[in-house]
Amino acid sequence: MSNKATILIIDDEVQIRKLLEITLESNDYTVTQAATAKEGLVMAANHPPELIILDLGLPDEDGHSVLRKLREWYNNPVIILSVLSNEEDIIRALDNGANDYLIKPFRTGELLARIRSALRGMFMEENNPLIICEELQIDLSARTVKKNNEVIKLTATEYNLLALFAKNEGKVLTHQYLLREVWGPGYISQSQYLRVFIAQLRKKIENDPNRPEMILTESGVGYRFVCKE
Amino acid sequence: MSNKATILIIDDEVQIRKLLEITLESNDYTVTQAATAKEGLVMAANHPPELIILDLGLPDEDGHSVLRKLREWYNNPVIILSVLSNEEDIIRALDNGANDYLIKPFRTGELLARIRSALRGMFMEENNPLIICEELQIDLSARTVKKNNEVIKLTATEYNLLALFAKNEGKVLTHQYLLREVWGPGYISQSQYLRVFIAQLRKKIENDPNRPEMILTESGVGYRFVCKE
DNA sequence: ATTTCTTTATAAAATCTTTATACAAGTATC
DNA sequence: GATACTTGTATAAAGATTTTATAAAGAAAT
Repeated sequence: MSNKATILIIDDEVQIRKLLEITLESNDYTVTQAATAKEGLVMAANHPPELIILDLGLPDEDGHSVLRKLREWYNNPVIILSVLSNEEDIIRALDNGANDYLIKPFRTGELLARIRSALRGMFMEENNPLIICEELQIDLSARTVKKNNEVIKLTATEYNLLALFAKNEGKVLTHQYLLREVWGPGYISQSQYLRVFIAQLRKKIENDPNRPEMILTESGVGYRFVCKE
Repeated sequence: MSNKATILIIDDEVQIRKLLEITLESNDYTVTQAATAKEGLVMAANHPPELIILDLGLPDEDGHSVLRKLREWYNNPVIILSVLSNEEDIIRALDNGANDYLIKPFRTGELLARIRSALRGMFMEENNPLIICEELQIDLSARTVKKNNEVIKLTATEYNLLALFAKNEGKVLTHQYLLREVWGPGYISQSQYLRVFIAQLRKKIENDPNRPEMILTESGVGYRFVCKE
């Protein structure tokens, strides 16, 4: 597990912060901390973390108010930690945009699981791998390719080939490798296919298909895709 | 507040089901119910609800196993209700894809707040209930589609398909994905259905159904919905 | 009972992949 | 330098697959 997600803890109790710091860091999260509402809001704004753990009982400002201020702009998960176990506070916090509410004392294992659950929901949408090379844009999640903002129509095989190139920009990909990845392991000797499809791709994406600048031939070895900067 | 979101309750205790039914319906949710795991899985697949409330202690199958089966294809929130308050079950459920875990007996107000929180996360992305593409208007909250301000009559399946497209404008949606989302996970090989319904949709929404401009074919892969600007 | 919607079925059309052929460019051998 | 040889490009027809159009049978809803 290699998270590296940043979590901001806003809590005035040193012991809790220390406990959370140790627990979270040993689970590969990067931890930042704030002891007051004011400090927390500033830190959240300066370096927006992937998730915020917010104590409702802060000394300088009511937690509900902090949450509302955060939610004016902050869209990642917020998990509330609080000694208050009454239903009213829970409902209020959740309706103010909290993703979860845990009552102190909490079980660290459960907290970690709830953090994972909250982060899981987040990264569903955010992942939009977009590869941009000069005038060529490849959107891997939408499966579309644009050149100068015009959608280029590619067949399934053409797209698979180009996506493979784009994911390995700058590297030489051998005939064998390309054939195996795009057509399957039974086709590694069909270098003819490759020639046909490279030619088709060049016709569609190169400015001058006769003098390719993106898909370069590495004679005797394979092909290489480059993005000029 | 006019929700109309459908919630599926999977619980074997009649009292709980009745309590939830009354509580949820008085909060404008549409409620469907199942008393066993088997029944619940079938209902979820036939009419995918916006949210599922799942009891871990079902008579015919372990709740964790039900959750895992659901998560193979179901992406909306699942809230666990359980008498089990031990950390192990909580962590296991959350890591299996549950969005929340409440321990019985639960407070109805808190449950409602957690439902709202879970649904909020879902519809963040689709927060714009009105999708306008040139002369086509899709109102997701009212489930209506207008073209040049005239209401177009769509069947349930046609609407589900179009709404799915509209929510993923510009993206290529594969046959498998469309079939799973609209018909359910048991239909991923019925690409015939898709062809028929795509044709029907085009006949209803395209200016020239023979030269589609909104629902584009991505041969061998799927279809893509675009809004011209 | 009637209408509406979904599923199944079939032929025709369109699209994509594969195979085939002609040609150009670079290299090693004589 | 000429010849055979390998590697790559260009093009297009043949073959296979996918998609469309259409309609009738079966289910479901009213």
